[in-house]
Amino acid sequence: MPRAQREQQMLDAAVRVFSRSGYHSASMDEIAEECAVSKPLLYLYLGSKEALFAACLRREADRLIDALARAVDPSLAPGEQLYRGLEAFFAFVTDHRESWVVLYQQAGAAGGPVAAEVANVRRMVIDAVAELVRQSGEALAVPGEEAPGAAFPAPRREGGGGGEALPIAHALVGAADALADWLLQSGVAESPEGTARRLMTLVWIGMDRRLQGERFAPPGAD
Amino acid sequence: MPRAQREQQMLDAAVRVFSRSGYHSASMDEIAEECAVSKPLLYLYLGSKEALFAACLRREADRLIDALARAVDPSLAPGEQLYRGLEAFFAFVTDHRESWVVLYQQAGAAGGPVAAEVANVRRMVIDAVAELVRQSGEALAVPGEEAPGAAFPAPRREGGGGGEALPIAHALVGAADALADWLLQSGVAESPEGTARRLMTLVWIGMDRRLQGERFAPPGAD
Amino acid sequence: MPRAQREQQMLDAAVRVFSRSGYHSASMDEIAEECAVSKPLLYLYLGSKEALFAACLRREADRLIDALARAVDPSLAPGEQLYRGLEAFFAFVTDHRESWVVLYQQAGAAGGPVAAEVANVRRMVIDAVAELVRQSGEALAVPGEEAPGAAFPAPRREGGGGGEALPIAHALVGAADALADWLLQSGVAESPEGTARRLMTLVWIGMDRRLQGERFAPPGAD
Amino acid sequence: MPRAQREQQMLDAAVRVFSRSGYHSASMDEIAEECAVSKPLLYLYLGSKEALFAACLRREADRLIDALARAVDPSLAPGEQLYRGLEAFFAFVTDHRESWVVLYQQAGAAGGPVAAEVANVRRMVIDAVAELVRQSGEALAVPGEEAPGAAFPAPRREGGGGGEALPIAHALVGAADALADWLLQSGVAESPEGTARRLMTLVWIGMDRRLQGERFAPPGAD
DNA sequence: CATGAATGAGCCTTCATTCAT
DNA sequence: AATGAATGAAGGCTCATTCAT
Repeated sequence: MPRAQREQQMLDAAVRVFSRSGYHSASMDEIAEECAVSKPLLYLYLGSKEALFAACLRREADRLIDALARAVDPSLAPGEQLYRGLEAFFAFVTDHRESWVVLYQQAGAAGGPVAAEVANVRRMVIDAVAELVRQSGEALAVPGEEAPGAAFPAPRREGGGGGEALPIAHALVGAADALADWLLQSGVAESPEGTARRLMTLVWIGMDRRLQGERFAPPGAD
Repeated sequence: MPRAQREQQMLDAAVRVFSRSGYHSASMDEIAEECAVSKPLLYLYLGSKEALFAACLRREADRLIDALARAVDPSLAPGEQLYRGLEAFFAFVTDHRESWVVLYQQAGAAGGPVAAEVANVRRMVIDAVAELVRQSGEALAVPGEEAPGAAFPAPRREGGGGGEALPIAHALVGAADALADWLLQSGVAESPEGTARRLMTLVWIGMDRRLQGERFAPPGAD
Repeated sequence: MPRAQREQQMLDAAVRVFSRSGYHSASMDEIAEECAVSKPLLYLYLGSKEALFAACLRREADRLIDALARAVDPSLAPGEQLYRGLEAFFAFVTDHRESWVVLYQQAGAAGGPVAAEVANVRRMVIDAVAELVRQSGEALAVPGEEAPGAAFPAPRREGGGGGEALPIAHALVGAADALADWLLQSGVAESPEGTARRLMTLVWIGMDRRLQGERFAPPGAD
Repeated sequence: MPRAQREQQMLDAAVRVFSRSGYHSASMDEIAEECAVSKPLLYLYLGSKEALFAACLRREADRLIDALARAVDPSLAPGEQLYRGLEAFFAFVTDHRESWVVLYQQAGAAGGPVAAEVANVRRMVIDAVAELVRQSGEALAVPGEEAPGAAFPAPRREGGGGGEALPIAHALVGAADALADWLLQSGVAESPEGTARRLMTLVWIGMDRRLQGERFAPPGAD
């Protein structure tokens, strides 16, 4: 069997085992047995347990990013891009439960460099979402109420402050993650479109109105 | 030294070590050394590594729940309760980084029963939030537009469906978690009130308008 | 059993096994079994296979150096010091075969730092011998024939050249090593005094005459 | 490429790797890569790691013995034969560092049969030297002082005793080995002739005078 | 002739855990 | 109450070695 194909099988088995047992509890013996291959071959091809895990994460992250990229047409309005992205995300999570478990729950368990790489992927997604949020701000803004450009100013990463789009993106992605968990763990069989629309309804309208100047004011601050 | 006090010291040390090294990488030797106690005593008082970790999680979860309970006055309006709860949550995360890291990032690393317990705590919080969301629905609802009671119907856990309040609660809690991570890891020094207001602005208005019948509609579904 | 005593037992067993099987072929299981102790204790006390081997080498080297130091009275004439040293050396080799095998045959098998340390011990011995050789030169020299001080000039390590005493010391120590091997492997039961006298007869007289100006001249150079 | 040539290339590569990494640390992968050949071919031609090492040792030992044999003219006087042999030896060591390292330093690391073979080669050299020493005894002996034939009686191997020539040969060879190491490791750039003369001066005169009846007598034995 | 693919076996190391005092 | 001493069990990793082509 050619090497490339074997490697894919190994990654398949590893994702399965890692998602089932967790990174630390999974043993290389277990993974080797899962893909019906001897341990030395596993090491020859993938290098080490950490490298194997990293390879899994990279492949699954690429798949997720691919799915998102295929779903999001940059020529669409920002709001629709967000919606399509969420839809693709919930579909991915539903169709690749194991990938998602590995990416989301086990990624933090690995040591330094690997965790950093996963964090990096997440940051890229969040930055992309933040950019959409910023553009949405311009699109939604009603001239005269607030200056469009200043609606959700572009994040200024290094400055520490970072505009309003970035925390919104974090919140949006976090909410999506939580809904994904909810979908998977509560056995609710909701369509990806339904969940995406649900989340968009919650935040999109809020963003819209917020641009009109509405704010939540705690009663005490009245 | 009385046993109760010793146990607290052990838990303190364990939380420190678990949050620093992660559940699996932390060794009982490390923890015993951190609290300047011999390993047999650690085992005598806490039973096992898993039990020790469970005890840590329980104590920190109790602290968090306490903080939330103290902040939320049930006699207030649901919206304000949500706001106060978020404020208390962000304050807790800021003031007890280590507790939060253990509760949020390391909890998933532990095996079965412990993870189940953490999931249970999280579900309790989410249920409470869901109840507030449901009450908010009643409060916000404008008679005549939609039947108040049906706005965010109470979750019917066992039934699998669960109403609309539950996913909203999941999203809200997930968003709060993500913002907490953002606060801690990006070094942004935002006040708990600020972050709480930010999040409330995003979802509260959305909830309000949604009750008026507004929905997000993807352009293609026009 | 107190730790110090156990450690000595472990070193005893390790020296036995290392001398029997060689550094690489010896397994930690074998050593643990030899001293009737579990492997974790071996690691707890000695750290690693390499560290264990290093500890063996250090202890045996110290013993050898002690034996030499006890035998050599610095107030004696250089020639007698050499003789006493050789005598003590051959006695040590005969009485501690295993120590000698580990020090002489296996020391080169270990990796970098350990081998360097052994080489260092050997260099110290050789330097001491070289100093005796140099002093012997002064003692043996007959005034008028050659300038005493120049007989075997002190080694000038850094200079690269290094005088004549240093190579003589190397040759002497190498000859002693080879005779030690001969004693041990050929089963000859010669007394340490006999072997020492044998070697002294060979080189001492040669050194003496050489100081008188005699040289070996290859016939062709006539 | 004909098999014989390939085998030589393999041995070249193996000697290089063995001298660089040591017998145990060297891996067959490393050697296969060094001679740009696949591992199965290595095994097909040389059999096993141990056999490969043995083949290396045999070839390098043959080269050394060849060099010695070419240098030593049996028709010369024994003393000159010794001198020429030493000269050839130091030249060989200087010109074939890797061969020497493998023969001298790594040979002891290999297990049973291989080590025995190396010991055998060494014994042959020592026996030849012993024979020269014995003949030298006859040549040097001054009739009337000691019976020539008894000066350094021929070794009687099986008897265990072995005469006086044998230990002298061991000492001489050991001294030569040590000087070789000294040359290689201290970076002294001495000519092979110089080192050979140095060693001959040390022992030849000693042997001469010893035959006259001189002995080293420890002062205490007076 | 030559090799990519594959493995059985074993070693070093560590960790949670427990006696005996 | 508290601990120094000790271990069973298991995991990551590597190596010499061999088919099937």
